[in-house]
Amino acid sequence: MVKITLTDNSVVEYENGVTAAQVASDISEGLARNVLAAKVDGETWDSNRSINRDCKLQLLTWNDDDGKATMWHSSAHLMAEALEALYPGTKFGIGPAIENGFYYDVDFGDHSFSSDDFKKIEEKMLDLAREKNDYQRQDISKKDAIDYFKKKGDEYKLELLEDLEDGSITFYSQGNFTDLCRGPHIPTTAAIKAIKLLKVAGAYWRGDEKNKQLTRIYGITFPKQKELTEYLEMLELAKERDHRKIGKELELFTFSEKVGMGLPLWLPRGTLLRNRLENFLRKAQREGGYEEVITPHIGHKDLYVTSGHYEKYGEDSFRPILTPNEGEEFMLKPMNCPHHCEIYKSKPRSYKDLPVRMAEFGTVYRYEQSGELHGLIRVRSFTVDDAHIFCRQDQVKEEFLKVIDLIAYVFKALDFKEYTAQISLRDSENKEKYMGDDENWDKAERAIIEAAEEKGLNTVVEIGEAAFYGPKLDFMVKDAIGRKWQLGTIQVDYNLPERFELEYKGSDNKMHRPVMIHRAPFGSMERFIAILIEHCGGRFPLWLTPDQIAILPISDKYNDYGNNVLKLLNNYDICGFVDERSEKTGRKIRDAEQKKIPFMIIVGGKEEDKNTISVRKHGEGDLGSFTIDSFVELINKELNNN
RNA sequence: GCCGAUGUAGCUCAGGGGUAGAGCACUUCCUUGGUAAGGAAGAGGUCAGGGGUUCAAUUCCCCUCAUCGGCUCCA
Repeated sequence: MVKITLTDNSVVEYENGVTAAQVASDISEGLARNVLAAKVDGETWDSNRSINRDCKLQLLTWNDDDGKATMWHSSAHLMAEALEALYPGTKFGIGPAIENGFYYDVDFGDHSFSSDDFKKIEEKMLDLAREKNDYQRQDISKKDAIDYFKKKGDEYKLELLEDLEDGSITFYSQGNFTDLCRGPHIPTTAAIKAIKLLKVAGAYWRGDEKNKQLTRIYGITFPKQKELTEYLEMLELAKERDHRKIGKELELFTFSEKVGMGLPLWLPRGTLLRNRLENFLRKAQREGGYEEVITPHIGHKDLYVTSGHYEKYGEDSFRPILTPNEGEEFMLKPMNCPHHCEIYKSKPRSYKDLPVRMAEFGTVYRYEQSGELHGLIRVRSFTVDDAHIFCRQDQVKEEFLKVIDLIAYVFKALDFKEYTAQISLRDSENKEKYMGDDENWDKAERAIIEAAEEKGLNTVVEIGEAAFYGPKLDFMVKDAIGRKWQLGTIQVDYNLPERFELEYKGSDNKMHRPVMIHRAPFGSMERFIAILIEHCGGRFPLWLTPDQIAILPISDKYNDYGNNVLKLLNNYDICGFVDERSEKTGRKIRDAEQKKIPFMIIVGGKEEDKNTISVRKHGEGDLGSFTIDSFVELINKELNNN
């Protein structure tokens, strides 16, 4: 007999060899139908695998992330079966489940594959799914496994087998397809009811550029057609929010082939938005004791040799610029920190001066390969809301607390409600990989963990994810449609102070090395604004919107009055424009609505006579008549809601 | 950089071996209006660039460039 503890902590007894499926059918028929897999003591299992020990059992359905992952993994196998049927001789790499669906890396040999082939494969997959074939697990010896794939001529699977231990190798089969696979899988292909292949891409075997490039086919499946339709609608929604589309529509930024790819040109409205964001942070930083500095866009190559960036990231920087006469080499700056280190060194520092918090909206240039550029998210020139805090080791925690506060403040102001903090520590097994002495690392890591705890952050700790120069804390935000983005970052650095020989005089009258903390709440202005655009779908918070109001005179006769109103509102820092076109009011309203302008102010004879304005709110409609003062009050109320 | 797709008017897109089309935007004129498109006329293109096949290429082929989706990388 085995004792099985269910998720509600009830314990049920079964014969040895019972399966999760049987347990489910004893609970309810409906549950039994929906079980895709099970978790046995935290490990995902096939629902039809025999249980021979006391354990905790969790039944997984489509409502569980692990249930979805299991189905998608099984879907990858189903796709492989379809591919093998349609393109005999296809060789298979790996085919895992991913966050939204699955992919399979395959080698079609000479066949060149494109998305035109999707339909055929989807249909084949549906046919195969309707066969209701079971996924069957089979233990196999390493030798037999090797023989199988030798016979099949699949060198990728053979390579994977090399790393596996005899005795722990399993095959999974469904229909006519057998694959090397750890599992688990859903019980039968019948659960897969809706199938969509999404994209095709090249992917290097084992992610290594030196290896052969395989064809990666992405897809997603659902137990109901309706869910697929909803998913596709969600993708459309995301497309509507694409910052490149909205950036064009709202005239925020543009790119020009002539200027160069990946080099954004900020249009007046985008510049307004960006300046508002920068000024918002400037103000918060001033209050937080930061001092702003400005450094040049190029720096001597030796600066980056000293910092180590040249050696480590030289390939990812633009080539040095030579001066014609002196033959000096300058680099477009890929980082602000070396410049800031030199500012630190510009005068002797005492322990009483620390921390020194040096901020700069510093534009940097990095050589990103052409294929990686993406709107404002991946560019070759971008501005970091950079700051470097030079402090004593005993101040690290305090500074972390302050930076966490600053970042939380920024996120709140921009309506990013959900975020988590990832703490990246070093791998204590491989200490030689890291710069800085043991004691300081321990202190810094403890300081970060404690700071995050004290601030009640929702944290994940990642061992071995620290940079070689220090531990870090990264903030991941969730946007309005559930996508996750890495934004702010705080990083401790023991490397640069050493390389630049930064010092301060301690209370003991001896020289000491400061600790450096890099931090950027936004990361880069470009990337952040892109994410912000997608987060709010172009409907920015009122305080950020380039045009907060559009003044719409009923006819040309009232343009003057409209302009007077604009001037009055400008006095209250309310910005916008007068739509002086000879268009009807309906038209002007429509255009202003489409530009997502928060408030429309309609002025005509009635308003001019009574010295009032008519206000219409974006997305809501007519708010009625206001005096300038009462409208300013309304705006202020809106602003304070944040 | 690599794999795949795409490139036609300022924008969104249709078309197709016989030198190009729509809607919106733009210009001019008419209209002077009250809460999501007033009307008319006009102007706009070396069909991304270069080469090839052809009597003829924007259309077919090759190369280059850019864009999009991925891979890889991310101080």
